[in-house]
Amino acid sequence: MSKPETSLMDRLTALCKRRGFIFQASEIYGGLNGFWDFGPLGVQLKNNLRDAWWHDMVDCPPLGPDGKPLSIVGIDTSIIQHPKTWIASGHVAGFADLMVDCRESKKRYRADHIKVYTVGYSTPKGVGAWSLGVLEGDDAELQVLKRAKKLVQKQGGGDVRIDSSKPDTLTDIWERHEDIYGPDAENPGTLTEPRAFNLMFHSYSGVFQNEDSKVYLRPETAQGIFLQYKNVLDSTRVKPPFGIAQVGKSFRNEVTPRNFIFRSREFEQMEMEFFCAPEDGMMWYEFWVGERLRWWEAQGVSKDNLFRHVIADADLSHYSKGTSDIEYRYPFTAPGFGELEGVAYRTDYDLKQHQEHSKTNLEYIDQENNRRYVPHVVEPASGLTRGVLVLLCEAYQYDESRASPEWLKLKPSLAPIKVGIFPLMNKDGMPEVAEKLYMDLRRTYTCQYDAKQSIGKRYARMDEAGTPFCITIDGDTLTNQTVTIRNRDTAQQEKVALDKVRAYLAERLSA
RNA sequence: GCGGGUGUAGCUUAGUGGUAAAGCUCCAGCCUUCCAAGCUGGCUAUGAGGGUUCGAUUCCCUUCACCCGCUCCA
Repeated sequence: MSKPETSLMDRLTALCKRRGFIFQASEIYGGLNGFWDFGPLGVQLKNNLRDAWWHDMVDCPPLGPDGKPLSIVGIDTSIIQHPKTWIASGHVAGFADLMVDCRESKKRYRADHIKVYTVGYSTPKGVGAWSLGVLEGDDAELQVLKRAKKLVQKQGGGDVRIDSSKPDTLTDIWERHEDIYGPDAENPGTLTEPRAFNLMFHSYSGVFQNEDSKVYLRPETAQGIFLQYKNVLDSTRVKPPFGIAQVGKSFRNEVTPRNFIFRSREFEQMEMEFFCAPEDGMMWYEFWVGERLRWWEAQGVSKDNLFRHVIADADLSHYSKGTSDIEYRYPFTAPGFGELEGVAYRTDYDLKQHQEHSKTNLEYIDQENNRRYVPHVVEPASGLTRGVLVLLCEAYQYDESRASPEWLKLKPSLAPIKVGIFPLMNKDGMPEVAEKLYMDLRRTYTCQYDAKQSIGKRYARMDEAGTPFCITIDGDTLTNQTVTIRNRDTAQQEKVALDKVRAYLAERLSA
């Protein structure tokens, strides 16, 4: 396997465009940062991955530790929910803060965390005052003096003293920004204007656009599940432990969309919230981490490229008692890993927040044990968009010895096209037989009929699409009723009787 | 958001202050008995906007997108 000059991601991106997996959104207008469209093959692949997840999560969930199937139901909630949802979840408050960037140190600060001290100095060259910005903290004054002394040294020595009895907050005295030193800057005036960095998209519901009608596009699908948890409980006869699963679009105003579809501003999530008794939280957390790792392997992702990243206690969100990221070795993170799915033990934080903000009791009444509690939640939240990227990265093969050096080794059940059907030649009755076979197989499998150009080109096209099997109707079909089935992975061909084709495919294409 | 880089056809590349070139892909037809074969023909490009100029793909400015590093990733 020789390696071409261009990077793997560049080649994969080019293949995705060439074959219709993924296009840049609004390409004819120059593109739009952070948005991508799925083409005909891409949407098939994405739907196949989504359906596999739904099947293994909702229709046929894994067995629990007791050997009995888990109880998980589906839901599909609105992208736009009551604005209070995001106040309760913490998404509004956490991102309302104004931020400033420092052009010199390249650091970003919360504007209200920068305290500005006025420091008078007297040196042989003269007297004056500096406005020194420093991050608020116990030793802020100490830091200010230290930096002032440094500045004085540069001017040949002298005295400094803090003039301000109380420091100003940067946001209050922003008009003086040209004189202000950033916390890590050696020159004044390097801070950018304070800006809000809310990661949520917003819009207005109704014709009047004002603060009262402001709504948000969900930054995660999870909250919709929490909001309907009680309705599901009351209408479905489920009881803890049970799960609610959802697949859908989410939106985040990412600061830096990057790496193809890895970090985009509109993306799709597959999330499941698993509700359980408080004392069982950690057990289910471990259960789901193992289960989800196993699942990704079952989709054809090699074990070596998957990694469980246990979030250190110090880095955990305030509401989480344990979080593990399931990471994948993407070409752009290699030899390191990047997130694919997060499994978080969120405790009862979300339900309690919504209980408080909505003033609705969200307790579960456990009549068997005569107690009531707000369930704890374990959340396996995975990126469907990222999943597609992982499948593509994992499937991409480069082999100079093949007629089509680039090909996709997708798991057959996930491949966008399952079977290519070709008449070897466009005459002698072959197209008629091929079309008949196509009309039969397409009822069961996603098939593509192709009679154009040489047989080699047709195989090559199917290789790039990741189609696992190609069936060719040849001269023998007309005399012996056999077809040639060509295997994508081995490029080997075998003769199969026409009436055995369905059985052949069924055996190899079942999940 | 900061810094650096890159933008010519679907892809890979050429070229020029004066009609934008080629190979592969793709499409049509012919041919063709299994891996991008051959023949003929065809479609398609200077990211966008502005400026300088008689004339800009080329020079200048702005903007957009993509790539790399930083930052961010609740």
